[in-house]
Amino acid sequence: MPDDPKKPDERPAPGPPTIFAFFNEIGILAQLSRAMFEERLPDGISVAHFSVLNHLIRVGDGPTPLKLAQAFQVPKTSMTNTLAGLERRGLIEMHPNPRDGRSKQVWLTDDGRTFRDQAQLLLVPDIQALSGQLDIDRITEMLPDLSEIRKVLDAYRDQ
Amino acid sequence: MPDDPKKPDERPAPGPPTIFAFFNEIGILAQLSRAMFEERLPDGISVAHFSVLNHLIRVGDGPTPLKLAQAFQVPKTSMTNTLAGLERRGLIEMHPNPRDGRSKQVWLTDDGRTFRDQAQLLLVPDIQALSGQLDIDRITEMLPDLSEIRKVLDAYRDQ
DNA sequence: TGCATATAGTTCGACTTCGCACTATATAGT
DNA sequence: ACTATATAGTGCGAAGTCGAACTATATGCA
Repeated sequence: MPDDPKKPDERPAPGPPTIFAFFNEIGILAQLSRAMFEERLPDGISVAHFSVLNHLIRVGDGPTPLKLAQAFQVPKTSMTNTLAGLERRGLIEMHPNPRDGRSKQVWLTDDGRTFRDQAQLLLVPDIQALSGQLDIDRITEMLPDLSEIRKVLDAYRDQ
Repeated sequence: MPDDPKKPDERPAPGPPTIFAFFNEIGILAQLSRAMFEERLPDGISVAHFSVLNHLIRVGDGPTPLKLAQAFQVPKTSMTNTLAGLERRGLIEMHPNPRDGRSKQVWLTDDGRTFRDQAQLLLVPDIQALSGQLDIDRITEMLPDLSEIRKVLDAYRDQ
């Protein structure tokens, strides 16, 4: 608890209010970015859907639903719902896991691959427009800090 | 919606991917912090509810629902719903705006004030635990940048 | 082996979010 | 004043979120 060597004029209780303010800002940013992306994505495709498709391409096919839930830090029931939507649209397939009768494995379909590629194109204009207005260097700097905070929060919760 | 950002340095990939990664991290953080807070808040009180109570105390009573919706960057129908919940619990009151027959004004009740104070106490242990693990200085540094990004996003959308 | 316990996934239900369409009121242009 | 348009708020409905309880399978331990 080091004293702030700055202006002694006001004592805004450095810690807690800052943390509140921080998470408040985070919440609003998540809100705005989600709305922006979903406005561009095809009807009925949420950021959750799109993110899972991306993850499957980046990280590779075949994870279990639980693995996905952990990767995205959402409850497994939420992931069940997201995957059901993707499967209903034929963008993924789920097969029983040959190594564990309790679990399944998630695979992209060919439709899923092409769908994801096309969806990503729809986001390019927004991303480019934003690139011009945002300080990319600053964002690059913040990224490790943010993921550090994420890890702290993740470790902090019980389940 | 993130992938593990892995090791510190690994071909940072310039503009767009950074922006994607940034919003991914933001999304997860919002997710985790919301879950953490709502676990502690009294039953049936969401972060949205709590935030509105806080806002009314910080900024002062009497804003219109639309002002609140803009302050939190949510659609006005969402704010209608949040306010309805608070009013149902007797934590706020809504009166017609004498200056504009179309709108209303939102006021905290005494119950709302004491409720908010007590709810805040429930969060103190979490906040304190986090204070010990987070780099408050870093967070303080990031805050202005985050709100800058928020403004860019806000200006970017049409409506 | 047999049984207690843990784990993967789903179903169900309560709740939230938010776009669309609607009503009521205000304001601007003529 | 009159009409067109803009604005504040709400009702409704589709979709998403997620905790609790459930089923099916796996694993640890005696």
